Formats: sequence, structure tokens, C-alpha cells
Amino acid sequence: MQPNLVDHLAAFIAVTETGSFSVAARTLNRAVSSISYSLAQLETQCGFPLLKRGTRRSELTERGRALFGEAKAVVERARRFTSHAASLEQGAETRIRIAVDVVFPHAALHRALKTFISQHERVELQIFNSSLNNLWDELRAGRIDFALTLVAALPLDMEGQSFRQIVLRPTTAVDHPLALLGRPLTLADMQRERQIYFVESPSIDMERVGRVFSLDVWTANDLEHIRRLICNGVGWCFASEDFFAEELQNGIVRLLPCSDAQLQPSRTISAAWLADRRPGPLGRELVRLIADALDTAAGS
Amino acid sequence: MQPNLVDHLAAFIAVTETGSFSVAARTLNRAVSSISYSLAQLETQCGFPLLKRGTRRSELTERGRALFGEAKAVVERARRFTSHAASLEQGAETRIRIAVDVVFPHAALHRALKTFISQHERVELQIFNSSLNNLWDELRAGRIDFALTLVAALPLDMEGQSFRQIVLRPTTAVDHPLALLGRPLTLADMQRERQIYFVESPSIDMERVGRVFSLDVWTANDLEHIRRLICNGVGWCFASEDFFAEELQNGIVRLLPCSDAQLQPSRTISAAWLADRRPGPLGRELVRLIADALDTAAGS
DNA sequence: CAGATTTTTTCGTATTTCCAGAAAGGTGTC
DNA sequence: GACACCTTTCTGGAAATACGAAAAAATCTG
Repeated sequence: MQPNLVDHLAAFIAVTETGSFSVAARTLNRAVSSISYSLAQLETQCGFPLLKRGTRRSELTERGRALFGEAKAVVERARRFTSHAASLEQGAETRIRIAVDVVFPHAALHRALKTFISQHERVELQIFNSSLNNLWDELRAGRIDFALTLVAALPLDMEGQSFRQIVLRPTTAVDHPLALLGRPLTLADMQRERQIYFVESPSIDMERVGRVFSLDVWTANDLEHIRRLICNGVGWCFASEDFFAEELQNGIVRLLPCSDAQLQPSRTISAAWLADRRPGPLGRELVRLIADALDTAAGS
Repeated sequence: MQPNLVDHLAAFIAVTETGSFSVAARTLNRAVSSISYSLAQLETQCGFPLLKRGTRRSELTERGRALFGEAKAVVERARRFTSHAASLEQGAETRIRIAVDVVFPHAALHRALKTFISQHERVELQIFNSSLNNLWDELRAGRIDFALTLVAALPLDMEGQSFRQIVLRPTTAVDHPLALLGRPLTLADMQRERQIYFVESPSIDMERVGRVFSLDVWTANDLEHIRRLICNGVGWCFASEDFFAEELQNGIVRLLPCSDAQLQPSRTISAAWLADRRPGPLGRELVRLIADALDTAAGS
């Protein structure tokens, strides 16, 4: 149908921006005559001159200027296509699915996601909030690519990368009975009061999950519910400073001290994946960005 | 450098959308083998298959789907470039400069401009408000392409297209003395009260301009000033219903009857241009759109 | 103003790319 | 199994594109 529009337009742009056929030829690694040919092709195809030739500089004609923007758009789009294709050829994922433990620092995660997505517009991202309970099954089933979670020890078929430690402490609204005790909490205190617990589905067997201390447990499958329940003084939950950062600032909730270090576990947060299906280049880059984001958050 | 990306991508898109190499070949007026060749080229260049071949239908692979959007973007941009180039070759303007008489119905003009610009994104538009006084000089000097104006008769070196008629009547705020007279205005009434007059530059010779009835004249070079002066009852001006449509609806200003038809001139609005430099295709289309907009406004 | 210099175009040619038609291989249908 | 339909492969030729050399045009220099 039509000759190689993209390369011709690239020549057009290079000549316009450098003002010279020979400089354009050098930057594009092509012969001068080839550049001249490309421009001649374009101009015959358009039916009018694009450049006003000068011996020292060549400049756009009026109509050339009118087309210049569209010319750049074409080559820019072509560049994106080929670069995306190259990245896919390197094994880049078309989609990244991650499960995030509810106590993982969300602010840092979203900072990392923001910079990530600015560089990879076309990647489909799926985020699932999750408690520790069924993460491994999701990973083994291949329904997610990697998990951001707290672990004491990884299962044998998993591997991962550790970030920093966070401390989980019982958290309540400031006017909750536990907050008013005036002394470090004991296990009995926590058992007596209602605990709010994240569970992604009602079918989870509550006998098998971890970190359930109380005998009176309410569950929710969305952090927004948990946030409101805690703020309204309905119960207590384990949380790190990150999740309630704003409410802590406003004096709405409080992280409570415990009498025994066992009661406020310090855990390492990490990314984990199936050892025989490691994340691709994009997944690894995202993990790196998350590590950076966690570090800068810790530093600030 | 690289083969004819655009045509190959067009083949890719056609096959994807029709699901068949042969149908795609028919719609693109190319041989089946050529389509196959294009796809093979693309796939070797990408390094991975874009389509999962089926005997009945061919469908995108996962990575093919990831690239499809960008592929469409490339050919869409290329199409825009060539269509714009073709339009420029037909003599289409890269820029349209129009002068608009202050009493020209602005609502209709802007309706026309809106539809116009939606079809010609890259055209540079320059609008100048103007009174009749120096329009012809601007046209002759080539500083504008055509004028939208009221005329009794065109100068000999001009030609144009007439639209409908509008009536200019003295207009004031409802509490202005002229509005409270309770009888049709006479020339003496209008001479006695302050007239507000549009003048694009202070250097205009007020002796030579038309439609100045009063001995007490204020001028402004922006319709926004005129609108406020009238609404605040500072004076009267000639106006059609169009300009004060909203204020008429809200009962803020009133168009006043005159004792003599001479005092409320009915004029034909029209587009005018220099006979030996007619508007190009785009200018003619814009004039047509303005005519349409004026008609539908009259009809409604 | 002649000559040196730089830049662009033209020209000839080699190479690559592209297309159409024929042949071949597959798959599903009757 | 014959038939219809589709895709790929093969092949020859046509078109497009690259390069270097040479010519042409403009500029700079002394």
C-alpha cells in the first residue's frame, strides 16, 4: 500500500530538529543520501514540500509545521509498540497479580505502584487483599504471581525476599476500654475484649488461622470496614503504625503496649513466590520498587 | 532500519478483528499470502507469536493482546498523518483567522466552531472581535482570512455569502431611563442618553464610524465590559437578541422599540472575504457550518 | 572573486522487502 | 474419501531502500 512511513517520518523529524541532513544522517546511522531519499519520498507522497532547504539550515515550511506534530506522534507510537514488544520478548508479564497481607504497609506499596505504572502503562495489575491463611494455596494454584506478606518461615516450595520488620500491636479507639486501662495489656485483657479480624471469605475455617487471641471475634473482608469498626470503638485488632497513620495523627486510635513481647509480635515483611515460577522482569522490578519505597518510608 | 511497520500492523489488526487471514486479505485488497507474510514479519520482529492459529479462527495470544492496543494506536496515528497531509495538499489552511463583528450572533458561531474543531484538531484558529470600521482594511492587508459581519453593501474587491437578517435595537438595563419612558424611542431620546460603543483600539477615529447616534459615547474594546456597562444601567447600545439572550431571560435588560424603523436597522449578516484570496477548503467548510448553525438557531 | 569547504541532490547499483500466484499441507464437512 | 476452506511455503519478479561516488549548490575564506 504505502512505503515505510515510520522510518521516513523519523528522518523528517531528525532533519527538522537538527536542521541539517548530514547531522540527521549521523544521528540515525544512515547515509546522507538515504535521508535525502526519505524526505523526497515523504514530499512526493504528501504532494508538497515539508522543508524549506537552506544550505546552512533547513527549516519547516508552513505545511510542514502543520504536520510535524502528527509525525512525531506516529514515530512515538511506533517506538512504544516496539519497546513494549521487546519487553514482552524478554519475558515481561502482561499481567501482575499480587496478594497483599492486610498488615503490609500500604502507603509504601502504593508509592511503589505509582512509579511502576508510570513506566509500564500497559501492564494489567490485580491486587488482592488477603490474610496469611490462604496465601500459600493461592500461590500454589497460580492464581497470584507473588505475595507481600509477613512470615516467620517460608514453606519449602516457596522463596522470596525479605524487607524490614514491623511490629504488630493491639490497636483500639482512644476511648475503648483497653485504651483506658492505663497499664500494658495481658493476654487475658485481649481475650476478654472483642477482636476485629480480616478474613477474605466467610468459608475460612477460623480454627486454623493465626493471631486470633480473643474468644469474641468479628470478621470483615475489607479494610475499610475494619478501619471504621476500630475507629468506632467496636473492638481491637492487630495493626502496625502504617495502617492507622492518619488516625494516630488525629488522636482517634492508639497502639497499646503489651505486658509480654509475645503479645506484640515483630515480624519480617517480605515478598514470596513459588520457587519454580519466579516473577518475570516486571515482577522483579516491582519488588525492587517496593523495597525502595519501604526503605525511604523508614528513613523519613 | 525496520520494515514497513504500519502496513504490517494494519494486517495484524485486520486479522485480529475478522478472525481470518482470508477475510482480512479481502478487506485490505491484498493477497492472502501477503497477509501471512506481514504477520510472519511482525512475529519474527517481536520474537514471539501474536496469534494463536486455529483452523476456523485465529485468535490473539496473551502477548498479542497486550500489544494490540498499541498496534491500533500506531496505525491510527499514521492514518491521521496521511489524511491531514492529503487535506493540506488539497489546499487546506494551516490556520484560519476570522474577524467577527461584535453584533454577530456569538452562540451560533461557537456552535459551528465546536463541530468544526472536532473534525480538524490541528487547525490553528484565531478570532478577533471587531467593529465594522476597520474590517476591510484587515482583510485587504491579509491579516484575516474572512470576516463575519453586517453589511449594507460589500466593497467592490470583496465577495461573500449572506446569512439571515438580524435587527439591532437600542438596549438598556430594565431600570434605565430609556426603558422607563413607556413609549417608542425617538432619535432625540437616543442622542440624549449615553451610548456604549465597541471600538477595538483607542486610535479609531470616532468621526468615521457608523451607528453612533448619541453625543455622549463611551467605548470599550471587549464585549465583557460592554455587557457589564449595559447591565449596570450606565448607558444604551445597539444589540440583537442574541448577545443578551441570558440577560433578557432573567429580565435584566430590555430591547427597546423605536418610533422610526430607521432607528432600529435590520441588517443582513454575512461572511465576507477578498475576492482574489478566497478561503480554502477549511474556511469554506467553516462558513457552511456557521450558516447551518444560524439556521438551526433561527428554527428553534 | 577564485578556490576551499560544506551540504544536499542525483545517479548507479546492490540489497532488502514486499507482493501475488501456485503448490502444499491441514482441518472440518458431507 | 471427496470436497471446501484456510493457512503456510515456495518462487519469481517488482518495488522500495540503502550506500557511495559524483555532481550541484551555497557559503566561507583569503
